[in-house]
Amino acid sequence: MQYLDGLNEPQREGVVNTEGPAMIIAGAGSGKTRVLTYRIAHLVNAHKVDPFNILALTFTNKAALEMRHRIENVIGAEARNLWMGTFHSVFARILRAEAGFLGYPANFTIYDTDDSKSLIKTIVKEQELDEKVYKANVVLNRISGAKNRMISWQAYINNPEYFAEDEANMKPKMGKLYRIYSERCKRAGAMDFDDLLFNTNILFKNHIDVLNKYQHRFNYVLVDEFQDTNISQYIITRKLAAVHQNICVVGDDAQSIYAFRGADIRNILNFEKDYSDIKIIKMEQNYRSTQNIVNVANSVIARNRAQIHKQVWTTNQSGELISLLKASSDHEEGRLVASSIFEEKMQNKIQNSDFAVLYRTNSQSRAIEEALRRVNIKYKIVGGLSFYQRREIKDLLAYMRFTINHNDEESFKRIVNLPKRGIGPGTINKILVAAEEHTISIWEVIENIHQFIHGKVSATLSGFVTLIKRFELEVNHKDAFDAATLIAKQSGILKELYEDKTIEGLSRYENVQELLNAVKEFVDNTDNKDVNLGAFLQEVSLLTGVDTDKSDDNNVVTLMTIHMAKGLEFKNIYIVGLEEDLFPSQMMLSSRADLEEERRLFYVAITRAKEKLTLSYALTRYRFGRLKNCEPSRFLDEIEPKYIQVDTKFSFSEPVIPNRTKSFINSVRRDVQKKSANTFKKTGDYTVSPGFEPSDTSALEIGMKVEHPKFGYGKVLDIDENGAGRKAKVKFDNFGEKTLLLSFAKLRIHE
DNA sequence: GACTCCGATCTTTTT
DNA sequence: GATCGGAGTC
Repeated sequence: MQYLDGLNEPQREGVVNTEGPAMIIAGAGSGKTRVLTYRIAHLVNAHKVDPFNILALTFTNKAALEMRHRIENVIGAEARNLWMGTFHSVFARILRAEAGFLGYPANFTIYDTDDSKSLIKTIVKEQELDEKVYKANVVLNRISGAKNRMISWQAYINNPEYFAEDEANMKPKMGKLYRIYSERCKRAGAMDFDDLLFNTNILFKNHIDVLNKYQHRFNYVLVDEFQDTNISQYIITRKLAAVHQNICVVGDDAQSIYAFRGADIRNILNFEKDYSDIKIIKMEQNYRSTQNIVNVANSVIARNRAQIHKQVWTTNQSGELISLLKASSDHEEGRLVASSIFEEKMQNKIQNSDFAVLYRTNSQSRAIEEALRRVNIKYKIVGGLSFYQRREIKDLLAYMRFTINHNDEESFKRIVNLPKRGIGPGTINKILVAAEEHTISIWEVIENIHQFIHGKVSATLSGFVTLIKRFELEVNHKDAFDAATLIAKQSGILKELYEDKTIEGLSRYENVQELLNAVKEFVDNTDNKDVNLGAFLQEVSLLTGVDTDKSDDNNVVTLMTIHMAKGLEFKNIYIVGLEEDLFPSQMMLSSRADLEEERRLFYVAITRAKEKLTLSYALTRYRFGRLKNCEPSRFLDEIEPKYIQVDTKFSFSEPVIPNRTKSFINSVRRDVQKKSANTFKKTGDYTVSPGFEPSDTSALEIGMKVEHPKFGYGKVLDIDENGAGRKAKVKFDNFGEKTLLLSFAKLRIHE
C-alpha cells in the first residue's frame, strides 16, 4: 500500500478506518481530496470491495470527474464501476430506473432554473395574480425551500403556519402556486433540480423494497463537501447507509457557503449526535498556503460563532505579506490588478495559469476583463452564463427534449413557433388552458386540436405535430449525434441561423455547430454505455458553467466567483471588490442576517492562495448601471494590520486601514469625479452620424441641438448624471419636453 | 400574429 | 446592461 507513505497521522486514519461511521473534518488545504481518493482505493485494494458497491457523492461534476481520474490512477480501470457523481446526477439515474414507482415516465425531462421560472410565470399569469408580487424568483425560492426541507405541496397547504407566513408576506396564494407548479411538472413529465432529491426521498419512503435494494448495494457511502448538504440530501444518504453503517462524510464547516441553496450547516455540526460510535478525524495541517495566509484566514474565521473547533496550522514559510490595492473606481481596480499581475509575471517569472481573480458577483468580471485585455494578458472566465443557457442552444435542446418527451411544456413553448409558424401567444395560451382544464398533457391537446379549440388555428400546428412524430421515429434507431443533426436540420433552426448573416447570427450558428460537436464527442466517448439522444440530454441537463469550460489554451489567468473557486488553489490570488454591501453582500445581510456565511466565503477565497494574496477595493463602482460610492469592506478591518501591506506603487498613499475616515474617502471621491470629468469629456468636433443611431451617451451635452426621427429638432436641456448620463431631457420644437433613454433614443447631433 | 420602440425593472452565489 | 412586456403599427 505505497499510497499510505507520506500521509500524516490524521490523513492515514482517514484512509484506513473504513468501517463504521466516520466524519473527517478537513481544514482548508489539508489534503482532503487525497484522503478521499486513497480511502476509496484502499477499500478496493486492501478490502477487496467491488467498486460497484461504493457510492461517492460530490457537489460538482468537476469534483466527481477529478476524483474518478485520481482513483483510476491508483486502482486502474475498475474505477469506472464506482457509483460516483453529484447528488443530482446519481439520484437522477436512480429515479430513471425507478420512475414507474412514482408515476413518472423513465424519460422524464429535467427542468433547469429557467424552465422552472418560466413555468411559474405562466401559472401566475393564468391565475391572474400580480406578477410584481409573485415574482418568479421569489415563488421558486419558496417552493425550493419547501422541497429542500421535504415539505410536499400537500403538507404545505395543510400547515397553517406556512399560510400565516405567506399571508404576512402578502403572498397568500403561495400554497396554491406550489400545488399547481407540482402538478404541471408532473403532467409535463418533468422534474426540477429540487425534485431530483425530493422525489428520491419519496421513493425511498414509500417503496421500502426499492430502498432495500440500494441499501444493500451500497456497502460504503462517502460524501464530499458534507457542509453543503441540505436536509433532503442528508436524509437520503443516511437512509442509504442505514444497513451497513459505513458512512463517511468529509467536509469543513468553515467552508459552508451554500446556505442560500438550503445547505444546512447543522448537518455537520450535529452529525456526531446521529451516530453514537462515530469516528471523528480532524485534519488540521495546511499544506497549501504560507503562514501569513493561514494566519490571516484563521483570524478572519475566528470571528464566527457557529463552528467546530479546530486549529489550522502549517509548517510552510511565512511568505509575503497580504497586498492591498486601493482603487478610485472599478475600472481603476481592474487596471491595478492587471498591472500587478503583469509585474508579478515579469519579476517572478510566474505563469498566467498561476493567477486567479476572485469576485463576489459575476458582473464584476467586466472591468477586470477589459483591463487584462488592454495589457494583453490572456484570461478565461469560469462560470457565468453557461453555454447551455444560450438561446440558440436551449432552442435546439428543446426540440430534442420535446422529441423524447412530448409532454414537456417548457420545451413546447420554446419551439412551437420556432421557426415562425404563425402560432402566437394567443394560440399557445389556449392550448395551455385546454390542457389545464381537461387535466391532460399538451401533446394530447395538439394532437387533437380541433376537439379542444374551436375556431381558427393555424394549419401549421398539425405540421408541427407530424414533424415531432417523424423525429420520434428517427430517433429510435439513431445515435444521439445522428438524431441531433437531423433535428437541427429538419426543424429549420440551422437554416434560419445560417441565413442570419449578422455577427450575432454567425456566432449563434457556430454555437449550434459546437453543440453538435459536443453530441459527437458524447457518442464517441467509450465510457458512455448509452449513446442515444435521451442519454445525452440526461447528461447535459445537469451540466453547469464550469463543466463546459474547454478552452484549448491552458496558460491563462482564471476569473471566477468565489463560489466557483472552492476546491481549487492558485499561487497568486486576487480578491477584488472588498466593499461594504458588495462583499459582504448587502442582500445576504438584509435577507438572512447571515454575516457568518459571507465571512466563510471570504475565508474560502483567502485559503485558495498558496503564495501570495492580494486584496482590492474601489471607492466608486458601477452597479445596476449606476455609479455608486463605496466604502471598504468591514472584512478588511478583521485582518490584523501587521499582515497587510498597502501597495503604494499604484494605490492611493493615504492609510485607509485601520484609520480610515469619512473625510479621506470624500476627498478621494472629489478627485475621482474631477479626474473622470477630465478624462471622459469629449472636446472639439463631434462626429455627426449619417443616420439615426442610438445616441452615444458620452457625446451628448447640455445645450446641443439634436434631431429625433419622430419628434424632429430639439435642444438638450439636461442630462441625468446620477444615472451615469443615461437619460437626457430634450425640449423639442414641436413636441415639448421629453425625457429620453439614451441607450434607446435615436438622435442625430447638430454641431 | 409579427415587429418596433421604449419605459420599467432587476441583479448573489449554483446543482 | 440586459431583459421583459406594453403599446402601437403593419
